[in-house]
Amino acid sequence: MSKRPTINDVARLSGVSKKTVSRVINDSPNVTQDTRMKVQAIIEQLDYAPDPQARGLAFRRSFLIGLVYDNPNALYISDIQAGILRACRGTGYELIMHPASFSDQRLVEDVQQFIQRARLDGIILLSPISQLGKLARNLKRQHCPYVRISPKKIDSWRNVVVSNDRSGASLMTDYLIGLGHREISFVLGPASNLSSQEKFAGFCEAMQQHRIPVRKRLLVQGANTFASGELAGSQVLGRAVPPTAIFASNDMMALGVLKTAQMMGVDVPRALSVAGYDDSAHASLVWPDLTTVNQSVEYMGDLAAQKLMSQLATREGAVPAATSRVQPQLVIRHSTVAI
Amino acid sequence: MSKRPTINDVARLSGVSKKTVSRVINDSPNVTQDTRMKVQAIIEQLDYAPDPQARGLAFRRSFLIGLVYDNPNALYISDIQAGILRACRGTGYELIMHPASFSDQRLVEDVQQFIQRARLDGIILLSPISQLGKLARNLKRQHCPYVRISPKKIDSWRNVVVSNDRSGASLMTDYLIGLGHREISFVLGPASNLSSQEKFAGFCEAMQQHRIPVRKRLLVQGANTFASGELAGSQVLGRAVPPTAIFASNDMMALGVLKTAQMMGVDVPRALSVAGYDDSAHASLVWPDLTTVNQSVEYMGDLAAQKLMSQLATREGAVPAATSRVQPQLVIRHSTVAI
DNA sequence: GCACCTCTTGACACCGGTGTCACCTTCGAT
DNA sequence: ATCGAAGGTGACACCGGTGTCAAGAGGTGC
Repeated sequence: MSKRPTINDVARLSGVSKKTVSRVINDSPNVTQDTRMKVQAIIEQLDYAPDPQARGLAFRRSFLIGLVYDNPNALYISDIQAGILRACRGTGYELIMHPASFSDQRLVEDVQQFIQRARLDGIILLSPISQLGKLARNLKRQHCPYVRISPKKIDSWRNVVVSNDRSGASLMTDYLIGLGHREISFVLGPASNLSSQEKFAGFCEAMQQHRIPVRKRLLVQGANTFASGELAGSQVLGRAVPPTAIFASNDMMALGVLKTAQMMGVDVPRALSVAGYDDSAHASLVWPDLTTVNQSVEYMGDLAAQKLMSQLATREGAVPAATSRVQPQLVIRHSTVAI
Repeated sequence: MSKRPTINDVARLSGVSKKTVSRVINDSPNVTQDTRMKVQAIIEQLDYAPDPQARGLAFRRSFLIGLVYDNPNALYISDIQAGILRACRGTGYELIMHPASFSDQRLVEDVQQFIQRARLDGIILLSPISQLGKLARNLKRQHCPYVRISPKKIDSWRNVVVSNDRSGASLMTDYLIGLGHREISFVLGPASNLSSQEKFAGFCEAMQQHRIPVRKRLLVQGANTFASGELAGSQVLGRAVPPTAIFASNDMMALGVLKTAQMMGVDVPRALSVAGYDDSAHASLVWPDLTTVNQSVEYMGDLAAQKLMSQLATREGAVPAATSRVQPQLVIRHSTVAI
């Protein structure tokens, strides 16, 4: 690669000191409009861009943010990532990915190392990693700025981006009831998960609002996996009085239910409506395509990155932003019909 | 964050100059075993790690590699990314993602900017971006090291990682023929795509080997999308004599075919076998789950990163490695049966 | 004992930016 | 006319590493 222009080249050509060029680059005040324009002209002419490494070194900032995730679902991560990248565009920040293992004993240490080695300015924690209180406490102690997406508890009401899962589940339940369903089976996600709890709460709220009892025999415990959805399906559909609708707390499980139903010869949606939650890319690739809830994961990533960057900007007297709650939306497809 | 140890701290504590510490860090020769061990002990004790920014600045390298991709399929990208990250672990290299638009007129310029701004050491181009000769030529001209994954043409037979698509398609075709299928419909990918051409070639090879004619009426043009698969399905299944098997050149189209078949009431797999290509995560989430070809995308990412890094290591008299051809494998599930 | 060579080490400049502070203008107030 | 304050600018040190080169230590051949 031919060698790039440096700040010295710009300084020489525009007849000012490199410090003044630096001022122009950083939009510092106290530069004459005249000087500023002259320098900017040279910058454009040379197609000069400051070296992020040198900048980082001098600023004592790296302009790097890390994303720590376990891999429950590639699509989820890829959406989050797309959102973060969108937010980073043009800000000078870059994203560095760090896959980690939720169950690894050395996770805290591992993340610590990651931050130190790469000299990250801040990090974003994705669910389920974001649910580890130990990790969050460690980061706080190190004064490392971080934002959590869908954590387990919203203890501090700060530095957190969540989807309003309660509202989403309630929306879906309302819709199913509106279609005439009364015997609605609900497949729960893992209890350790705030999302799962909230979704269940939303389901119950909507049922109660319509004065429909939430029957224990229609509740099944799942684990947010495809296989657990299959299992849940076979449990519920084997009953003497099967439900007319099954609402699973995520798409993976809904797809598992759908598979079981199809294997058992149950006609979806005519004999059974199936609904999911996430609007993952899978949902529209099956037949019948899945009615689900879209939680605009990409937007959550975007939001998280913005939150983090605004914290980094006001580094010192940093006032962590309040929790952002993203509003989910119903996506109606063909796996649910009126009875 | 409490301030990290610098090379000066290590130097002071171990009673040597920082240059000697630097030698130890970089495994330079000409350091006494004694000194080396003394310094290493201090490094461990302080948990010191050199600042990548400062290192990069002095080395005139950034230890960053870029991944440029368009977004045809989130799962594909996420697998590639996982492979690259795996290869990067422990090497000091970090990955920076750069989503781009294949059809954007300013793509070459955009990538150029990306490289300059981030001072990347090298980049990996993902299909379909890797298929742009213009971009590759530009990079070569700039002497920017790059590796292409699944490019359009393997012109130089260098710096390329591809899957042996011909062999994969041939494997699948053999298998279908072995099940007794003779009327096999093939859904082609976009013709501009080397992969698509190779898959078709593999299909033809296997058919010819078994002396089964490749009939024009059983070939359908697709676009690698779900929708084009649906369309292909309806075209082929509407015929007077429908095929007993449909082999689509990717999973997305196979899923589209599957959907159409199910909507038309065709019993898959009893009345129709459906096969895909990619072994994407979607493939095992539908019922019947898809027989497909696994091309170990993650491994390809790993390989590409290794290729790139070895090029970067021997920066000067760089001998680009020969093309790597990854061998795909048949994944048999329930969407195909013998007749 | 001396010249010569190799191995080990450190002083110093440098990579490409920014922070600090002192200097010089310019301008309004007295 | 004089003074002070504010605005604009540059010299210089510094961020945390590495390259260069020269100096000192230790060994060898004569």
